[in-house]
Parts: sequence; C-alpha cells; structure tokens
Amino acid sequence: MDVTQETLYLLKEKGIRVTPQRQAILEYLKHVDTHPNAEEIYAHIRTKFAGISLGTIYNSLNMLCDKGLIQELAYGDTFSRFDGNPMPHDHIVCDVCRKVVDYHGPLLDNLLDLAQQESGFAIKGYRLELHGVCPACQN
Amino acid sequence: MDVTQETLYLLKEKGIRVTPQRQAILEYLKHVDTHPNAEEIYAHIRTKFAGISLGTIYNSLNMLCDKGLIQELAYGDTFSRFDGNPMPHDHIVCDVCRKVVDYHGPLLDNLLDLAQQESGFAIKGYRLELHGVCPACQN
DNA sequence: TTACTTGCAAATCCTTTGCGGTGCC
DNA sequence: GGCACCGCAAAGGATTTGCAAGTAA
Repeated sequence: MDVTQETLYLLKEKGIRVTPQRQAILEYLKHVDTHPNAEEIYAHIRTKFAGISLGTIYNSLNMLCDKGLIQELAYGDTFSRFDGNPMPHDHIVCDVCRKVVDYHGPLLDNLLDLAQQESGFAIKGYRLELHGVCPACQN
Repeated sequence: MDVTQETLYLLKEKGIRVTPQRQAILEYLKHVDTHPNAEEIYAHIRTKFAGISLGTIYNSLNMLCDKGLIQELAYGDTFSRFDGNPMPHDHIVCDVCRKVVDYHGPLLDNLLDLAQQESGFAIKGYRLELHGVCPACQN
C-alpha cells in the first residue's frame, strides 16, 4: 500500500471527509522527517494547490490532531510544529538551529508509577523533550 | 534573609537594575507554588502598583528569564506560565483543570547518555512534562 | 547625569472564526 | 441534495515594540 492509499484509508477509517487538501497535508506530514510549522506546510501544499488558504491548513491540522492522525508539538517556540507520527515518542531539539528530530527512547514506566504515588495524580502519559546541539551546529 | 532581601540580592548579583516593579514580580513568583501566566501576575502586581502595565510585566519576565532567575513554561497552552524556581525540575499537568504542579523526580542521566550516543547531539538537558488528572478532578 | 525603565498604545505574530459559494458522499 | 468543506478576510489572544517621560545608579 503506497502512501496515497494509506492516507486515504486513514482518513476514511476515522470518519474524516476526504478532500484533496487534507490528503495532501496528511501525505506531506507522513513523508517528511522535519517537523514543519503551519507556514511551512502551507508553503509546500501551495505548490500543488495554488489557491489553498492558511485557514484551511489550520482547519485540517486541527481536525487531524483531534482524530489522532498527527500530533502537535507545542514546545517553547511561539508557534506549533506538527508531527505526522501520532505514536508517543520523544524529541530532541537543537538549541542553535531549532531543528527537531525524533527519538525513540526507553519508556519511563517506573518514573510514571513513582510520580503517580507521590503526587496523587492519575498519570496518563508524558512528553519528553531533550535539548542540545545537533551535529551540524557543533562546529 | 527574608524574601525581599533575597530578591534584592539576586537582582543585583545578576546585574539587573532594581526597580520596585521587578522586585515585586520576582518576589511574587518566589512565593506562589502555582505557575501563573502573565495576566495573573499582572492582576496580582496591580494590587500593589495600580499603574503598572502589562508591557512592563512582559519586559520584566523576559529579563528575569534571560538572566536565569525564573523559567518560562511553554507547554502546549496558547500562553506561557512562569515558574519562580529556575532549577531544573519536572512538572505534572492536570489535563482537566490545567493546573501545573512541580515534581522532583529522579534524574534521567542514563537516558541522556543513551540519546547522546544514538543521535550525535550534544545533549545539554531535558524538559519532562507528565500528564494526568489531579486528585481534585478525579471525581 | 545618563542610560535604562516605565506606561501607554499601536503593532505584530500565530491562530481562529464567519460567511458566501463549492464539492464530497 | 444536504451538509461539511473551501477560500477569503476579518477578528482574536498573547506578546512585543516604539516613544516620551520618569528614575535608579
């Protein structure tokens, strides 16, 4: 199953009405390993759909987030980035160039149990963001 | 040394010009264990300085952040929260009422080493945000 | 004294919303 | 054919900035 077929299937499965714009946005996010913001997504989709508006980009992104097909990364910057992989995973941020890469580290189950006992919260999950300097910026 | 003396000392030590507004903001953040946003800080400081403006609140908060006296928590909401404790520590967020509490968990040194080897990044630190439901919202 | 701060207001940035027309199911 | 979606433009909330007047060092 190629990516176009897969995005089509995902959208239908979640009961999201399929439009060419949404397909293109989801497909783009599944392709790239950068974590683009709305503006970057807009710029790319516009090469295929010259008339698309930024409002539609935001509408689509919000819908895809709500339905769990993508995730929003709202870590510190003034804007959000979007990640085509909805599964929980960590991110490493370069403090120099602001690049964000995925990191699949060990699960912190012990820590969650401990926190739950100490805090009284019912812990559902966590978000871990590692900070550092990427190889390209270390010169 | 009381809190007023301490904030005075901290400001001078960092070479920050001391103004009553800044002292009040820093003192307030050192006192409270909530993690207020700019608007809440504004509302509180205004009870002492009727004429203070929101612009000054933001200016002061940015300066205090830059100098490392407080930290900004920009986790997901449309606005930032501020924490009077600049030392690294984790936070637990209630997904229902959005309350944020501090959590001093075990350090993730092993995980940082591992991530550094696998990613090639020079890892400097991390931010961990636990999500769940606070005791008051569990009913 | 003099450079840094303040208060105010306008501006900016990112994101959401309202509306008339269109296209997916 | 109906309802959800689109593009557009205007509104919205949070934060920043410019400027004249005030104040800490």
